Amino acid sequence: MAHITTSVEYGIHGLLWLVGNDGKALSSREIAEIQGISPSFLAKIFPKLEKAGIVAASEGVRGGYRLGRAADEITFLQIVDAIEGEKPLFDCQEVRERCALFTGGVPGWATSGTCAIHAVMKQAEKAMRDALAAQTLGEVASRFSRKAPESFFADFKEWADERQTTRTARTGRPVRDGPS
Amino acid sequence: MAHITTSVEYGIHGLLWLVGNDGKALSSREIAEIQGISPSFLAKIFPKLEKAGIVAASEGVRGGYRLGRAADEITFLQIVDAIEGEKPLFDCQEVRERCALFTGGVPGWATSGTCAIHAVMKQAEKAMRDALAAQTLGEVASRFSRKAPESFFADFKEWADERQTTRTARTGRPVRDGPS
DNA sequence: TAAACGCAGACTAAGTTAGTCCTCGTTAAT
DNA sequence: ATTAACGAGGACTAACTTAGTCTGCGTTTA
Repeated sequence: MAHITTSVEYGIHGLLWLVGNDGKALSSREIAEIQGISPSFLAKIFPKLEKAGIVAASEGVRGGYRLGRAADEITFLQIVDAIEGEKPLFDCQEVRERCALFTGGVPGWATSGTCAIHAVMKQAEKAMRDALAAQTLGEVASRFSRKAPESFFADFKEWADERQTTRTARTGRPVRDGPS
Repeated sequence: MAHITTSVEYGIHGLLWLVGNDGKALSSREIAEIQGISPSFLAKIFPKLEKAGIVAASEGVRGGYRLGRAADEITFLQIVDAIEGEKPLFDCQEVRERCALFTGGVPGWATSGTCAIHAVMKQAEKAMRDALAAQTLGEVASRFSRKAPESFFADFKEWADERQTTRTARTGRPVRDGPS
C-alpha cells in the first residue's frame, strides 16, 4: 500500500464536488453516493477536514459540508496533513548510537546534529511536501472544468436539486406498513 | 509507520561501512554486528542490493559483500528502489469511473488522460524521487568523514582486521567437548 | 570435511488501512 | 413534540505490510 492513502483520495474527490456546488451544503452521504464510494467510510474522513478548517459543517436535518475557505486557498498538502496527520516519510532509528566500536558511551561527535541519512530523507520529504503545497483545490477544479462539457455541470445541478427536495419530502412519514 | 522503511535505513548504514572498507568484503553478520542490529534481518536486505548490482557478493567461507560500483555512482533512489521495489506513493482508485451521474457508461472525456488528482500526486512523487536521486552514497560518506575523527577509522580498521583473522582461526576445530 | 558464508522461504507478532456498525447529540419539518 | 436526517465518535473486523526469527540448502575455503 502506498503512503498517500485512499482516504486522501476520497477526501479530495469529495472536496471537488463542494467546489462545484456554489457554497451550498452537501451531506457526506450525498458526496459518497455521487462518487460510488462507501458512505460510512467517507463519514470518517470529513470530520478530519472539518477540524482543519478545510470544510465547515452544519448539523441537523438539512446539514452537511461547505468549503471552509476559498478553493484557491486550500492546498493538497493541507488536505493530506488533515487526513493523515503529518506522518514523516522516514522514521530514523538512530542506528549511529548502536555502533559496536563505541565501547562504553557514544562520543558527542557521533550524535551531534542530524543523522546524515535522516537529513537526506528530510530533504526528499520537503521536496514532496513543497510540490503538494504548490497545488490548490481551485486549480485542479478549474482544470477539470475545462475538460468537462457544460452538460455535466447541468446534470450535477439537477441531481443536487432533486436531492434537496426529496430529502425533505421523505420526512414525517413513519414507515409502518411492513411487518406489523 | 513511514513509507521509507527501516530496511532501507539499515541497508544504507551497512553500505556506508562498505565504502570505508577499501574494497574488502564484509559479511552480512559483521555489518550487522558493528551496527548493533539484527544479523538475520540484515541478511534479508543485502541480497536485494546484490540483485540491483549495488553490491557484489562472494560466497563461501571468506565471502561477503563489496560495493558493486563506485560509491559516487550509487544514489539513494537506487537503494530505496532496490530494497522496497518501486512502490508508488499513491495508488489511484479511478474514482472518476464510478460517478453516479454517468448512468449507462462512462463518457470518454471523463477517463481520457491521467486523473487530475493522480497527476498532482505523481508530480509530488517525482519531486521526492529527484531529491533522492541527487544524493549519492559517496557524498554522504565523505560528509561523515569530515565529521568523524581519524581515530574512529583506525578503530574500524583494527576491528575489521581482528575479524579477518579470528574468523579463519576458528576453522578446523570440530567442537566436541560439550555434551558427548 | 567442517564451518563460514550467501540465499531463499516459512513463519510470527505488531501495526496500519479500508471498511462496517452502532450510539449519541443536534436540527428542521411535520 | 416527534421523527428522521444529519454530524461526530468509538468499537470492531479483515486484509495487508513490516520487522524480525528460524531453518535448510548450495558454495567455498582451510
